[in-house]
Amino acid sequence: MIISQTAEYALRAAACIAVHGDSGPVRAKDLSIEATIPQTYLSKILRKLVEAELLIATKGHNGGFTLARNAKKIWIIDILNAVEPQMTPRQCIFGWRACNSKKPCLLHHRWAEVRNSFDHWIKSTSLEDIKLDAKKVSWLTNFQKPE
Amino acid sequence: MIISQTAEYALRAAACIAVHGDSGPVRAKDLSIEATIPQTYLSKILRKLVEAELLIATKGHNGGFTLARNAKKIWIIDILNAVEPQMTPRQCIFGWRACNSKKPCLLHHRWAEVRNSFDHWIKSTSLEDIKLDAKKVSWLTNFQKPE
DNA sequence: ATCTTAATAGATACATTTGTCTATAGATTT
DNA sequence: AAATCTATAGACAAATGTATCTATTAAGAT
Repeated sequence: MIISQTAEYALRAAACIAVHGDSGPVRAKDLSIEATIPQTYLSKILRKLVEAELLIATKGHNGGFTLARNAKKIWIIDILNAVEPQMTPRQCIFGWRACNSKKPCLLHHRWAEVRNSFDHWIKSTSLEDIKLDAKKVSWLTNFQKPE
Repeated sequence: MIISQTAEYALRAAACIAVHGDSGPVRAKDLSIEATIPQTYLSKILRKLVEAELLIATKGHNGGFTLARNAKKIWIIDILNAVEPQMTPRQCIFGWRACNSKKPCLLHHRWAEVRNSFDHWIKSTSLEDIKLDAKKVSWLTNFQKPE
């Protein structure tokens, strides 16, 4: 619903790295614990984020993952695109590919509002926003308490 | 992404029945063709809609499916709930169950806008809205041309 | 050089979603 | 009553998403 489990993991991992990646690379193992993501599965997701050039991986001692560029320049849509094949928020709620404003489906105009809201959100929300919010609270990411 | 394939099928089927169900029951076979949904799979989805008391099924000659109540009283959320186990639009984009306004995640407030938009949409959009839109256009549902 | 650390890669396994096949039950028409 | 129509039910199959295991590669520390 809305996004896949994998996409959710990717967001959690990216958020963690953004929040405390300034002091050096974050290890997959630590991410796995903090964000409660199965470790080996997480590694695969991180790999995708590296291939999408959102993260940089460094091996060996003191290795781990860091953001590949300024947090301001990494948007939610980048992360979703890296892990979900056909991410671009669905044009048509009925799944009709040819649906557009010229030839709309029966819910096109009504659905457009929600779609645009989501569309704008993933394009305008960055990891920097997450970092800013993290400064406002005493605890950090909270993922370790999934209850 | 956003909704499952099954949910998409359910919406398409329900829309078709709403649009031309006034003149009598709509057969699964016809729905299958018009909405391009695998027939036997569609039957299972329709069964769920019947069990959720959104549709009424009649067997035998001239049988098929009709809306169980006035189209004004069947909302998108009803259809989604019937086919998706945990439908209620995700409170937290990170999937953190304990996330709420008192103890928000790092994206809680930003995500709330989109979530509320979607939430409101599925609760306020009814099959009647689809019927009304259908009257405005010459063609009906268009699902038969999925390209 | 050797050891340790941590990412990478590939094979495999499990779960869920999606889709198919076949037989049965119930209703209408003749 | 028989034939036809259409939904229902359950077993089965395929595809995809999620998760695990193990060996390898690359880098830093000693």
